[in-house]
Amino acid sequence: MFISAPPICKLFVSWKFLYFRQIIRRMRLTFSSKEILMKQTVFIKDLRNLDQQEVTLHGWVVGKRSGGKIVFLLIRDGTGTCQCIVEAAQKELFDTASSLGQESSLSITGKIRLDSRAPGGAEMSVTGLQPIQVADNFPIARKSHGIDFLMTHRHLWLRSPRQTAILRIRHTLIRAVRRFFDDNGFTLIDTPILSPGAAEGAGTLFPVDYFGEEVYLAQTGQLYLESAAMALGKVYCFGPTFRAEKSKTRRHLTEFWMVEPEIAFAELPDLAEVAEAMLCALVDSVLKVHREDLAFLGRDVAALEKIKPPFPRITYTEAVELLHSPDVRARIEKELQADRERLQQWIGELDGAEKQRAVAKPGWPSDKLDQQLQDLRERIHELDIDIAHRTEHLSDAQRFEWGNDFGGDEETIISRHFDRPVVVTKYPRRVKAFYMKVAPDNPEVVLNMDVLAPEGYGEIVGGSQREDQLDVLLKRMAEEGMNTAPYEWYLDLRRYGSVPHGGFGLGIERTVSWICGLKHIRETIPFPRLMGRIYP
RNA sequence: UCCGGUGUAGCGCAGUGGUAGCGCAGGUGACUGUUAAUCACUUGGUCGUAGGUUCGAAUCCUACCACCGGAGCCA
Repeated sequence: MFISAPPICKLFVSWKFLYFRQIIRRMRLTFSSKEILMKQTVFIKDLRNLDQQEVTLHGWVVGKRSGGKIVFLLIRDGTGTCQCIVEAAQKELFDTASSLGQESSLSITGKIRLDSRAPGGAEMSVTGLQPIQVADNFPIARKSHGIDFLMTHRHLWLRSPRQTAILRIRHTLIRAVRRFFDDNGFTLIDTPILSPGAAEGAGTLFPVDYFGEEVYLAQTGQLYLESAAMALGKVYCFGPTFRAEKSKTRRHLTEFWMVEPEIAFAELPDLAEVAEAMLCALVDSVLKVHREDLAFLGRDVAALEKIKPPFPRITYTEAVELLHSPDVRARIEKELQADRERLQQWIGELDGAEKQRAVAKPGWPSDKLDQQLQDLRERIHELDIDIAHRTEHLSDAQRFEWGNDFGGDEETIISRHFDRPVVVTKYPRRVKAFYMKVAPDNPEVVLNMDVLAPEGYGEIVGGSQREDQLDVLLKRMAEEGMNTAPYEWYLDLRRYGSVPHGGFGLGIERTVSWICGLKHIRETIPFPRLMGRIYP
């Protein structure tokens, strides 16, 4: 038929074909092709629009409740959860449904019905059930677990609603980071992960055998980025970073992700401005999409809504004065006093609850009491330790001497003084890296900045204007006792068209931790790498 | 590396020198609307390991191991 068709028709067909192909291509390019590659067509997140329709879901069993002649299966598919109902009248279905353990995988078919009694508002009356794999004794129950157990079962722990909420927020945050730089004229530069030895602070790097030579996993892309900035003006890199420090704290990972912009013709105030705009954009984009997830995590959203420019900017010297100030001391002592009273009150409550428990009969009321007791004990223990730490921190802060670097305690005290991130600039030269530009008006300090997140989350951004004068840079390297030979390429940047420039690094996981309001950084990355933990 | 804490059933925890306990999970049964369902019954333990003190140790002492939190360092 095509062969016999008139030429004009052939032309039309091929034109149409080309047009269609173009649409498909465009869809792929913009990622707007919704789930185009999957067999699955119906997702739980869309069920509210499918009232009275028969659909098939593919997913996993979250939980099961039975009520005599009725079974409720709670199913999740990665987009949400749906309650599915099987009644005893359908004997075979009923028996199959009753036999499914937590996290069994299945395809399930039924009619969707909007119902206020169902979690999520829509439920399914099951007409067909195809188990894919029946799971038994899933290790993670829908009750409390200790952190060691959860960490060894991280691959399964990821399925819990709390973890998926965090991972979704992490995803949005990373997208927002890329979008911010892409939309502001930055070019993405991928810097190497294997780097030659003799870098600064070599003790903190992971050694790797490179054909018999010892090289290291990168702890920053910065030096390479500087050369790219001389080529493209505004650049950034985004990738994993490795630190072999033996830090066992809630703020440290040995492998984490960092985004680093580097800008030619930029000075310190420009960098602060970029960091400020970036952080606002990040918080904004998370608030836009993840109200529900943040609420689920128990995050105080009001605190995030305060993240608007301008951020306070203080110098290191002013920060030290802040640490010594009687105002700060008074504020912290007041907080401590309030917490001590809270602790006493809780201990009183615990005492009362224990007495109640002693005379309680077995059964439901005493279960509740047990729960309360455990809860109280845990809270008391945590607050007790916290108070002890803060008391120590306070006296340390008061004795802090100009010239030292801030530790976690000092950062906490400074950041708690403000309700939005604070930019601290111009640290003492001798505690900072060789590449930071010495302040023209005071050679004792460098043109660097740290951004401290509020609510005690500490440093999330660290950066500086770089030393762009060859002679000063060489002097600094000599001061640090560095061998210049491995850095000849870096020094070349100061020989051929050197310009003022600078950049900073943003730690993704610390930012996720702050935005989600988490107690520990280990929940911000799918498989955290911590000192002494590499499984799974 | 240093300081502090914890280790009791598959999981979460109580138990301060005198017979090993509670909740959840697992098993059996009851219940037609549950929301971490509920109720009854039930299986399950070399109390981290090794020594010591004692008539007697989960409990006291010593050493070691594992984990957690913090310091230093950093994002």
